[in-house]
Amino acid sequence: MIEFEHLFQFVAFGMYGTLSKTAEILHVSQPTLTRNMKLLEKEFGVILFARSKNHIALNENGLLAIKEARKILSEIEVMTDKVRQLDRSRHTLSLGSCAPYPVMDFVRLATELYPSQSLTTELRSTEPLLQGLRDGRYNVIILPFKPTDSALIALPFGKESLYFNLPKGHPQEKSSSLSFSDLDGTAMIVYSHIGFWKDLIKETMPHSRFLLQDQRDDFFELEKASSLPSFITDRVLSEEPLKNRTAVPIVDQSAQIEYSLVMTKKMGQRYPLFTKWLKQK
Amino acid sequence: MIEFEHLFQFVAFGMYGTLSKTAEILHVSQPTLTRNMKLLEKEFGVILFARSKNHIALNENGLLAIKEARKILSEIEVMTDKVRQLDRSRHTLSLGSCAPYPVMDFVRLATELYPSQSLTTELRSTEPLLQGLRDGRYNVIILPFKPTDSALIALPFGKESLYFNLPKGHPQEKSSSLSFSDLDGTAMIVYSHIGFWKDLIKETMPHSRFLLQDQRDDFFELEKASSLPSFITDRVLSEEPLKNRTAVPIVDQSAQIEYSLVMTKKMGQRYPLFTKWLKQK
DNA sequence: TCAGTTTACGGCCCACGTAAAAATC
DNA sequence: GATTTTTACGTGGGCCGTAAACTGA
Repeated sequence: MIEFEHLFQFVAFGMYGTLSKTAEILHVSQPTLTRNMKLLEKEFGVILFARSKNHIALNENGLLAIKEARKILSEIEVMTDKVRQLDRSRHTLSLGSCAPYPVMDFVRLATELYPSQSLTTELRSTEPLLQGLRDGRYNVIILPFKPTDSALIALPFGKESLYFNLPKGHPQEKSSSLSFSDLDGTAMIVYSHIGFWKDLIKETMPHSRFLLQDQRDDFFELEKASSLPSFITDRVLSEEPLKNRTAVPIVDQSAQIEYSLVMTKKMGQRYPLFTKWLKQK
Repeated sequence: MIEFEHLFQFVAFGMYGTLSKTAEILHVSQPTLTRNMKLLEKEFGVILFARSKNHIALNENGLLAIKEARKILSEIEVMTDKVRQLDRSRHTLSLGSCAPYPVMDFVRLATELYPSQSLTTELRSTEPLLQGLRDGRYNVIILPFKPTDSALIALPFGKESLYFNLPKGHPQEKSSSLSFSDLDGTAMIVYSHIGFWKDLIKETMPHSRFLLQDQRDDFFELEKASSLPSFITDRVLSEEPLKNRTAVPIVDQSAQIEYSLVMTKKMGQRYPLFTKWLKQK
């Protein structure tokens, strides 16, 4: 029976041309290679080399064999990669979320319920999330609404409400509440990585310009220095104090988000604890 | 590095379901399989089995791995087959001939000049011979004429002349020579495996019916018993005496054959001794 | 109790490396 | 003499099988 080791050494010989060079590079002794190449010939049942007393080279058979052996070796690579990748995916819980705060909740929950699983998370808008759930890219997604598709499992996953975050001296600073339309048309500063919120405000405030800031720290600097209004949510407010700004709630219904943890029924079976835990709560 | 042996045992386990059954069939001990399957998991870097204390089965990874392993094993089969086939072709001299007698000459010559080569011979008519020479099916062919294609090497390879072989009491028995036309229209008995001769007589004696006989012995019996004329050539006449018949030479030019040994220039290089030997003769 | 898997252990084989020979440049 | 392949040979690791423990049906 053919030994992969021998095939590997054979292919290496094909690259380096002499047994001694090959032996050196593979960290085995020369005689070992001599022996193994002879064994390989036995395994093939065919002479693969043209030998003279102190020279050895591939013959016609050897040339074909080495071409084929290369194929086999690369296919073995492919095989192991596939299996390893499957294994990884089996141990990885892949979350797609529409917003950053539910991700944190989910991470906390998942590490508690499935501590042996790895976790990957991505922030996407709702369309690619649903698509990704269907094609297996995500095991679980978090949406800012309850999907109607009855083939999916949807569990309530917390609420979040949007506020205007107004700088000192802003005309509406003292308002107890505002509507999107009240500030529609005003330029605002916005942190980029807020998931579906960006889609929401673009839709509800079509006349405003949004100055997007990619870098988290830069955004906070800007928020401190600028006199432009920004956004904030109750989730943020509950965790850290406001710096030099006033948060005014937005009354519109669309600013009151109820998140859903969504997965396929198949995933519901694979990860039953989510359903169990979220229902008893 | 993955061991071919382990893959093989793994696939076998996939067929037989239990390690003990597999061990029995592969003629190794159970513990050996336990060990080797664990080694295989190490080689993959992935758990392939779902184990309980006295039961073992493939897990999801294992199912994929076994599918892929099967592929690899069959590709190794393909690889070795290819190489072996190439090797065989390298040691085989394949002759296509238009007639049986030159084959004997060629066999004598080839075994003398290239004693280590295997030899395969086929009898075909000229068209498939030329086609087969081009596509590599034959290394060498023998034609009843000298081909015009200058890309081919053609060497004189002996002569053979056709005779009528007339039964006792046949009207033309005493003729010193005849032409095809003299007997055209007569029914004749013909041995099937005479290569291009069959084409020749059908063409030159379009009005005759030829009773073909497949079996060599049956043909000779028939020739002895029948009163129908048959054919014979000088090559046969020189080797064995006539039985109860008279051979009358056919004067037509087309009955005087000069054979050519034909090969491509490439084959001329691979088998230089044919050219050398036939030219010096 | 039986069938199956795993662990423990001892012996043997063989595959490796060292050393040296042979050959070619 | 330098380089390369091959042969010879002794040794150690590892691989196998036997025996036994463990488990669940």
